[in-house]
Amino acid sequence: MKNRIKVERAEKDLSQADLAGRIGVSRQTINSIETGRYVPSTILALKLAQVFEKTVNEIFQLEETD
Amino acid sequence: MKNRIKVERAEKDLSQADLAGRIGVSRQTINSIETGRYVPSTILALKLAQVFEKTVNEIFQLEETD
DNA sequence: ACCAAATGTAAAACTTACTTTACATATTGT
DNA sequence: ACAATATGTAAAGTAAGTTTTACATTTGGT
Repeated sequence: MKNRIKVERAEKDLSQADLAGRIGVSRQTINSIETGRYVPSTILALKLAQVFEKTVNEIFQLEETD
Repeated sequence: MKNRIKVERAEKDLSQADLAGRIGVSRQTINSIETGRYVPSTILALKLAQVFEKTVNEIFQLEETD
């Protein structure tokens, strides 16, 4: 699964720590999702989408391997 | 988190087992998500949305407690 | 009423998300 | 060049998702 978190963060000028604080997770959680080390829960995806004012589908996309 | 899986399933006339088969998970996984026993991964949410031809946000919605 | 299919749960085992702590590297401003 | 902030990653621990097996209950058709 791909994601556009890094780009969305840049557009809102948020650091990983800022973003983590906003949605109540650790900075490492954001970093790990961003770098594809793990797949977030749907609750987390919805919260990220909420912060970025986008849909989950705009931020996360399936890949062949999923 | 609320979800509309039961309704979407009804609209497509799919049993829990049918749906499970389509996205490659067990029937219990579908049942557990549907009855709110647990929150699916974002990959699973995207696959469900794909089957229902809707966005993840149309199928899953945050609640206050999330 | 009977049978088949669908649904709700539950326990054990396994896998993966997430936290905390910690450190190393990179980037940016002055 | 220096200091501060941001990012990448790793290990250990805890919490949670998912599978498999199994059984009970409900629903629908005839």
